[in-house]
Parts: sequence; C-alpha cells; structure tokens
Amino acid sequence: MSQPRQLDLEHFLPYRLSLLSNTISQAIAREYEARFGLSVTEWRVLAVLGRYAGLSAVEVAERTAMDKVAVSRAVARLLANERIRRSVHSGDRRRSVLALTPEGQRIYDQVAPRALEYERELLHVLDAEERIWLERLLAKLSGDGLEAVRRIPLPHAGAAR
Amino acid sequence: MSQPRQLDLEHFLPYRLSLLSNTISQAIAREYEARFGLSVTEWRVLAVLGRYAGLSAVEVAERTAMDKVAVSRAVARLLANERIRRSVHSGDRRRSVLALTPEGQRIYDQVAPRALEYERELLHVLDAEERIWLERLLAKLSGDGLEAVRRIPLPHAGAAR
DNA sequence: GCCTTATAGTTTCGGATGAAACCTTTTGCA
DNA sequence: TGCAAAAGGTTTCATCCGAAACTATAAGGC
Repeated sequence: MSQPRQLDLEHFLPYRLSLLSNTISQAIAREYEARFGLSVTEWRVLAVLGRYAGLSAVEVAERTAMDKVAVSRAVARLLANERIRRSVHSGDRRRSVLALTPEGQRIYDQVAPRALEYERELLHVLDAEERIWLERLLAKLSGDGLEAVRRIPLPHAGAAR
Repeated sequence: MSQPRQLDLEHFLPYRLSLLSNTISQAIAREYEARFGLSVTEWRVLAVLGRYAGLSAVEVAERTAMDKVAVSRAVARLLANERIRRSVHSGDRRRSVLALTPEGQRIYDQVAPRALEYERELLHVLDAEERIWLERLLAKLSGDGLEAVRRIPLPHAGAAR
C-alpha cells in the first residue's frame, strides 16, 4: 500500500476497490434478477421502502445515492409490476408517497435475508479484530478520504485535447 | 460490522463499498474525460498498454477485468483517435498486438501521475498501521471473501416468477 | 395577491453496456 | 490430410444510464 511511482492497475487502490465491489454486487444482483426480474436500481428502491415506508421519490434517491432519474424509472417499473404503490402527499401535491404492496413485501422478505447472507459469508473470512478495522477503515475512507479526494484541484488548465 | 438482522442500506457492506468505490472512480474519471475525452474503459486500456506494450485484446481484457466486447469497443475508439496502434501477431493471425502511439504515450504520461495523486490523497487520511490493515483486508476480501461468496448456493428453487 | 424562483418528478436523447450470435483462424485428433 | 471444436475479435440487439429540458406545484419577496 506504499505509493508506487508507476501506475499498475493490479495494485491501484481505486481499481481494486472497484473490482471487489462490483464482484460482490453482481453476485447478489444475479440472484434477484434471476428470481424476480429485479434490476439493481429496482432492488435498491424496494430495499429502502421495505425499511422506511412512505418516502417520496427524492427521499429514496437520497437514501440510495441514486439520481432522481434512475429512481423515477425504477419506480415506474415497480408500479407497473404492482410491487409498490404510490399516492400523493397531502399538503404537497408534488410529492409522492411510496410504499410496498403485499407482493413487494413478499419479495423484500425473500431477498433481504439473502443479501444479508452474502454479507455474512463475506465477513466470515475475517476474524473479530479484522472486522473492527474494516469498519474503521471504511468509515475513514468514506468520510475524510472522500473529502480529501474532492478537494484535489484540477491541474493548471494548460495542455488539453 | 456485527451482522444486523435487518437490512439497512447505509450499513450494508456491499452497498458501502460500492458507494466508496464509485465516488473515487468518478472523481478520477471526471478529470480525464474532461481533459482528453477518455471513457473509463478507454483509460483502462491505455493504462495497461502504457505498462505492458504488445498485449492482445484478450490479454488486455484479463488485466482490466473488462469483457472482450468492452475492450473491442475501447480499442476501436483509441485506434480511431490514433492513441494506440494495432498490428497482427506473427504466427497467430487471430491475435492483435496493441501498443501506444506517441500521442497515446503523451496522454498516459499525463494521466497516470494524476491517478496516483488521487490514490495518494485518499491514503493520506490513514496512518501507517491503518494502511497495513487496509492492504490485508483488501487482499483477504478479494481472495477468500470472493471465493466464499461465489460458493453460496442458490436458494432451493421453490417459488419464483 | 403577483411573479420570480425553487422543488418534485418525468421525458427525451445520445451514448454505454452485456449477452448472444457471428466470422475468421488455429488447434486437436482421428 | 480433414474436420470438429475452440479461441480471438467484432457486430447486433435490447437495455440501461445520466444530463438537460420540461411540466406541475409550492414558496418567497414585495
């Protein structure tokens, strides 16, 4: 993890993170896509509504880190398949109020434990001490780390395409 | 990091990893897209050829974890922009032999240090001990962890759509 | 009370993506 | 040799995605 002077994809932290993350996500996604025809975005909406019923589309977007276009499309498909229902917020007719249908709840109740099982199996290769460090490192990288990255100035706008 | 019984996206490891990884990758990608009009896939091909000239398309795919369709398209665009050149492998006319052009090398020489700078800034929020743990955890999760995940059996094919 | 601005959500449009089909060359082997 | 199977790449097709434009409602200033 000491900085190499040469860029080597295999040792490059962002690349390694991306590979790890994508491989895990795809493994889980493959399952609920096969069983329920859910896309990743649809599953995320379902997951957050399973936990917090009554959110608006924008609130769903905030909790899932999806943009509102993606949420809008996922919501449209979930509505079409009658996995969620939508009503209008009393007092603000722009806002929607989203919640699972019984069918949506049934799917959530099947997929959520499976997602947790993937996480459990992944963590199972770590011992107690390693899990504590993992939590700490994730928190630090996601907090201070991302903040530092966002502060990196763009190069002095000299040469360009 | 102790297993919750309830699925909560904010605390779900795969989701957190995905968010961290995507945020970092996008920060870097934004820069070389703006400066050189490179897509992520094109940059990955350029990066691996900058380090290992003469690879074939399949070898590039292996080193970048991209599928061969994505490599084929990235290679086509890089050729069109004269950032790489392609010849045919002597002795196996199916294989291509890819390498950077001087222009491709020039771009590589500008982007690679910037990519490393993002990594450096990210790691800068960690102290020496934390970096050692990060390396260890990444290796373990990417190795044994992914292997364990891949071994998870699909649910007993009962109910489904 | 108007009128500008902001917010919730949808649609459009151009490009990116992956699975599967496809073409070409090579390999394995009877 | 001759031929089936495999491997390197490309194309097709259907889907997905995000930025920007758009509609409708609400909030704020005067």
